[in-house]
Amino acid sequence: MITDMKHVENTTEYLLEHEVKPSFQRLRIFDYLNEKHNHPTVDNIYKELVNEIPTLSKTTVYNTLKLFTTKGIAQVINIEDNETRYDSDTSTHGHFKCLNCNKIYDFSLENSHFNIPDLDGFENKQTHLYIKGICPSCKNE
Amino acid sequence: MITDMKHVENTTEYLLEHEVKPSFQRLRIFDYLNEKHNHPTVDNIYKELVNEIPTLSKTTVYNTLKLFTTKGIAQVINIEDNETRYDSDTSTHGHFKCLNCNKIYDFSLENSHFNIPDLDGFENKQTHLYIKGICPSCKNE
DNA sequence: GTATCTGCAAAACATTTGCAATTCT
DNA sequence: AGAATTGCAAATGTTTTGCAGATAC
Repeated sequence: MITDMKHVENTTEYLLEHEVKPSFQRLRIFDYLNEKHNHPTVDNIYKELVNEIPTLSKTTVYNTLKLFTTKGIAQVINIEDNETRYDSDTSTHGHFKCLNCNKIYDFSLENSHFNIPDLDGFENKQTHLYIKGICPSCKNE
Repeated sequence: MITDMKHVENTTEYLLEHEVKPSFQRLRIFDYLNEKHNHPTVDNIYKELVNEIPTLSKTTVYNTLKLFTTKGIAQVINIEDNETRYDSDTSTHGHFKCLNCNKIYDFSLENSHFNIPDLDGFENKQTHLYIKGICPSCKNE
């Protein structure tokens, strides 16, 4: 991984702080994002969690992720057009997708000189930087 | 508009140079992208062009855009997760979407200090920068 | 007991696929 | 005629919606 993850320690408190009632399903979905930070799709989350929550429905996963993004504790990643992915790290950071192994890496934007040119009068509320290419592991094969 | 568009003058020649046989439908679809450069969805293109080409099908629009992206004369814009948009300007440039009026603006990345940090060993093949916020027109209302 | 949350089933969209008809040379 | 292109209809996949039952306070 290129950069350190923001990691939430107490999920229940964190949800409450962001006006999200910590139901069992919501806690497990947030924990999944927070612990694996693997940028999963709805289907990834559902398939993994249905093992431990057999009654789970995809509708709940959709509802929960929409709630999380609305409350600002998750962000959408649109690095590929046929799959919506999610990230519980809501800080501004970049995503690198390897075109060979499809793995998604995070990287910090803090140390980069990231100046938006000629944006006078444009108010920047969200920055999404996606880079695609070949990762070091795949390069060395 | 924040930056100047790349504008193709002779569409037929341009398609031939990129190994795309210039059928009537392909010419009209490319011209639409090139003249309006309004980052349309498949549905936008279809609804507009079906007026002048009554037999046009969405399948053809899909086929054509896939061909264009494969041949490198159009690029996909994933600034929003529920809609795939297209741009005939394949140069690396940023996109700004106004959260109020939904208009998408282009901006140049050439004058910015755009240094990807800690990307040693990562080979950058495509850069996509999306910024969302409020545009000047909407701010002044 | 009332609000909220969950999850099923159906609906709504977006995109892809198979194939037959059309067009171009 | 032969090859490529187009377009219809059906299939697939993803996300949303309506509503009824379950859960929480």
